[in-house]
Amino acid sequence: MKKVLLIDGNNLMYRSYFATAYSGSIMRNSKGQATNALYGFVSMINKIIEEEKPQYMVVAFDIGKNFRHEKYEDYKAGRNEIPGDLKSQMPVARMILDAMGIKHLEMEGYEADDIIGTLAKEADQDPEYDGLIISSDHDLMQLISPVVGMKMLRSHASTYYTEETFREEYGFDPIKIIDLKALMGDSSDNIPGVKGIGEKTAKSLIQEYGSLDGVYSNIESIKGKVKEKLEIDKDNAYFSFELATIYRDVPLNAKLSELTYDGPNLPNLKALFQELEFHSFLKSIDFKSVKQEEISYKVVEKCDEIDSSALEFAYYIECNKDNYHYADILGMSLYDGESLFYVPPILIPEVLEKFASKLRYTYALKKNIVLAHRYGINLANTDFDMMIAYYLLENNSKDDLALKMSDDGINSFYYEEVVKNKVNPEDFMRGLVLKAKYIFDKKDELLRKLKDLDMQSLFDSIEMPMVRVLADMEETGVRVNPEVLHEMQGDLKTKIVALEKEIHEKAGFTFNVASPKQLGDALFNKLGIPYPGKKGANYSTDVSILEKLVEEYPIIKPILDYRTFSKLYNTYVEPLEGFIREDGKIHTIYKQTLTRTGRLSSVEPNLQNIPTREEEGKLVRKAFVSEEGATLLSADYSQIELRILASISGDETMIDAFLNDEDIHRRVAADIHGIPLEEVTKYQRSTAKAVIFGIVYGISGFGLGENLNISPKEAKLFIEKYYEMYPKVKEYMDNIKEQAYDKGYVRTLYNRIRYIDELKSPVYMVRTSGERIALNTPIQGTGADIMKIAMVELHKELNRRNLKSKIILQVHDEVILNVYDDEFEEVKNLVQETMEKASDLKVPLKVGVEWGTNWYDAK
DNA sequence: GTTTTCACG
DNA sequence: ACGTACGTGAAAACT
Repeated sequence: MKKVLLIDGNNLMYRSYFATAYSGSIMRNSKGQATNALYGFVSMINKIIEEEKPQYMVVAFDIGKNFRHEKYEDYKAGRNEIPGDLKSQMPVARMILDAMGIKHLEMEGYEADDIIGTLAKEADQDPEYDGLIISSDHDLMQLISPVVGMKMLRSHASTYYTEETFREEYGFDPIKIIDLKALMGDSSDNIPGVKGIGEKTAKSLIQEYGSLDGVYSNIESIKGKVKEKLEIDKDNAYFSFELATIYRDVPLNAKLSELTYDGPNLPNLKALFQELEFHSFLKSIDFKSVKQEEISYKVVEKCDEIDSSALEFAYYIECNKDNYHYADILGMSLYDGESLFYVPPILIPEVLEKFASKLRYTYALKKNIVLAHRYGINLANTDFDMMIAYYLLENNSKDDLALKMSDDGINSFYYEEVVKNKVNPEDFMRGLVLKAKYIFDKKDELLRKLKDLDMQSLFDSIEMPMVRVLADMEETGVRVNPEVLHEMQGDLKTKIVALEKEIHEKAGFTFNVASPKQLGDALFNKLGIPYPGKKGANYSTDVSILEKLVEEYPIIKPILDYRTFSKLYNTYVEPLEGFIREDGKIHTIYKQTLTRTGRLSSVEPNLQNIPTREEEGKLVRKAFVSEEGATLLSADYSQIELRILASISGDETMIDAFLNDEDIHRRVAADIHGIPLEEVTKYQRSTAKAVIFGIVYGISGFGLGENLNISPKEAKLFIEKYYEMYPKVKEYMDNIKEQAYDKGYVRTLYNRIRYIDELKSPVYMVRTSGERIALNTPIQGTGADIMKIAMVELHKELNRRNLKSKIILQVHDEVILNVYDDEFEEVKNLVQETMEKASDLKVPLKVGVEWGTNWYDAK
């Protein structure tokens, strides 16, 4: 088989140009040459080569005008001019192809389609060829034959068509695409077709009558409007047929057999990429030009082939889904510092069992723990998770191991490639053993770095133990009563439908209320409501805008309600049910290496944003229930971030307030207004609360004003007053910013580091954002540290005392446990005590506990 | 794939 | 003169 790729060059360039062009400013190199289309073009070509591994390939381009269509003035007139920024990239595309060793063809007077058609015809005559056309143009499907297939580019995944799969989908032969286009037309190619006949009608006509001629010779048996339309536009149809027909006899000066793909000229390609400033491509060239290291490994067939005298192993386990609770294991690799082993899935349980005590180093331990538990195996001796180590060292990068390896010039495979089936078995095994080897070889360096940066204890005593706590929580899961959700579903649906009707009636016309664009148009154009915000490119329709109108315009209230209810329905009530597994429980995944501050995040589903602020939403929490004979116990830190701020700033006034267990919001209100505590009004207290929030986030007068709906000037006065009353807080703010600029990073109380590159930006806005990050991260991050310390200790103690009760949820400053009745008092006290003792700040930590048989009642 | 909106701490 | 609060995840619309 001789694999031939026939690529529609114009199509690829257009696609990649428009994929990024409407984002405003397009990508350029420092000389101002537009490069956006080229960047996409090169990535697509690279990807195609990697996937298809062709022996022959050619990229066809349009050039000049088209002889065949010249007589039709309309045809030319309707064609849009190529944007200048795209035009300037076309010649460079050809230069890149030359450097990549890829042939390209263009012929004065013919389109790329015609060139591809001519080459496809040549391929058809030799069954040894295996042709593949690559484009997103449906027209080219007419070239599909027993020898030539097509890869139809789509925005997400592309589709492959063979002659057979085409027939299955369309119900006629590929060549009849011409007849189809003759009827339905194609606006992008300026083919008129028959007016009023769309894809559906055209398809069924061709399916029934076989061809355009077939349709017209049976015109009498067609009824009604369709017949009329066909008769009116008969000339247009036959004219369109001609336009849609690809010319397949272009006098090319090259034969298919000459269009071999022999690989790139690296120096030339490098020079081009340097000029274009395609740094990521340059990097991948560098790796390719380094000869791939020969690596030998053993594919294990029997368990005893692995050296049992080895003392310790690095291991890596790959599975086929992000969500390891549902995934299948694809393979495992082992490295003991001497020999590399690939373990196929069938042998994994046995190998895990036999070597569990020696498996010390890995990547993504939590995933591995959950997978190994399927076979009842504990990975109790793994004390190094490279994913965690990297998270602490460079928490500004993604957590794919292959990405880390590529920084060291080692090519493995990306997880995404495995999921999308882009890795062949040999590459998979090779990549997998490389990963185990990398973990083993790199661990000492990472441990040393952690130590040098004073994060050894954070790693060993907080994050690594936390991996096991989280694994246990995820596996335990939360019981959910689907009845509660069902009931809400019916209720909400009725309300939503009624509200939608009401909105349409009040507007006097119908539109999609869920569409911000249509809603903005309806309110501020069609209904003429004056827009209360300052308008940018389009109208915002978020709550803060709508709330400003709700008094004056009766249509607003139902819109706000519609929003609330459909949000509830679409995000919680409906989807949550789908996450309940056979055991009647939901098992989320906590991401431990994602946030920049050290907090966790929760996915599939996110259990950290279940409604609580509004009563309607809070009802969802009734669906989260305790086990039989148990109660849900919720324990949350009271104002932990403020206490941290008081402690690390050392502000005596604030510290005093907490030592006296005062209502801090009331206290701040009294202080900034200079009045006694008893005289603080509700409004003053809530204002103070907003000020405090703002301080923690690094607010501006404007931001606070916006939030409180007061003038920025007034807001600024509040902030100044606050700083006056709490001078050490102000001092802390200034110091931490200075430190951040100086070192390029900030730290939490437990030494977690966050690098803040924003501070190096020349853009004012980015830099000030960096300053706010510098202010907030030590506070938010220390809160996260303390919660982790508490959870690790609590988990340890629950186990030590052989208690059945378990931690099941964490929501940043709150943990929820399922507590069995006979353990209730003990666990309640343990939780509260453990959390309050987790850190020794200059102020006490205060924990509130509440309980009930469901999450709603436990709050 | 990106943007808008909104749920949580 | 600039633009405007920290950290998340998910759904639907838009392009």
